[in-house]
Amino acid sequence: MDSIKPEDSRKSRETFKEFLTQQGLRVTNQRTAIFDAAFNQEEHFTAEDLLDFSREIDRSVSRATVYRTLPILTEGGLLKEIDVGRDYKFYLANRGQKTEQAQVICQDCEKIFEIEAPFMEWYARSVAQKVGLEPVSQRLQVHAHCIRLKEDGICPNSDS
Amino acid sequence: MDSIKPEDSRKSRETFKEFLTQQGLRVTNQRTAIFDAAFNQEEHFTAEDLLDFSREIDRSVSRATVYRTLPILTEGGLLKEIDVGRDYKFYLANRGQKTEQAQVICQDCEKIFEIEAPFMEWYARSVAQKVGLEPVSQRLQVHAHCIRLKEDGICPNSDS
DNA sequence: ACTAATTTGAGAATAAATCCCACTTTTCCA
DNA sequence: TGGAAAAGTGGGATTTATTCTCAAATTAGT
Repeated sequence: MDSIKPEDSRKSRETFKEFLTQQGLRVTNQRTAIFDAAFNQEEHFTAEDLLDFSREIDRSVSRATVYRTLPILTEGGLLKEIDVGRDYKFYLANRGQKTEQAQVICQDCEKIFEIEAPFMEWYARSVAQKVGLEPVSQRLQVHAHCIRLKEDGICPNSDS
Repeated sequence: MDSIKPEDSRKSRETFKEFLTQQGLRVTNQRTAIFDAAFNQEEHFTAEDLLDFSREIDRSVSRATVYRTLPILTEGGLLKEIDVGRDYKFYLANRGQKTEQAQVICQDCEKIFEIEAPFMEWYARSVAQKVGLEPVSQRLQVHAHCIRLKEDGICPNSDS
């Protein structure tokens, strides 16, 4: 439903170009295509997904470049990297949400929800302080079952 | 310092054998060696570590069997599996601690601390309920820096 | 002990991610 | 603007943790 409006995507593409030059990196067609592809997605995606999406924009994008660009984007805070313990990672466009978000993973439909988790930073700090450490980042993952699945035999989150 | 006492290890080995038969699995030398090796460790270890430790007990243990036994142990709740986003997993003998523990990972010395995290289950539930999900398990990871490193240039956790 | 079913070891296979290197593109300043 | 130096790229080989395969060995119940 909430598709990204052209103005928005144009603006964020500018932000990306500024970001690259600021980092002393060059603006290339491939990097722009990868960035655009990533920010076209509303949901989580894998590196392989991103390769496909990027190629729809620029046929020449290679797997190597996707894997080279991903750490640039995640370390720059433009993309969120999510590891739910599978043998590949998920990524999500960071559209400036709060940093205090937890991942709730539905074990019935495999969907990942990004849910606000108030005071998570404060809570993580209180835990880390017990061993004299200063948090840099924290992540809370909740593996869960759908309540309605038990009752109705249907997971309302799964692809209907 | 706190080495495991013979009585303890004997008792837990019995528990393990009961566990296996209860699951309809056979008690083999290899599985026993792997179990003992795991419960000799006070700290986190990798699958490869466990292969080495197991071979010190029973030379014949193979990598395949270690990898086959690990899911039996983790799914049975005897071992805790920890994924801190590297390309291999860590494991830890579950000696019946509280389930409410967070992993605090020191980014200076790479050490992983298992720290009590009160009310984590309650907190995870409150987050999951926002999307109508019922938590099965939750994990909180805090990536952190050592406070004393900044001040003294020394990470007191690192191998001195 | 005997037999059927389970388990094992060794090495091949898998798959995500990384590396290599000749070739292309970008940048920038003369 | 042009042209060289630096940075970036594609494609395929490589790496590495983990999984698979299958013949041989071991276990558990008779």
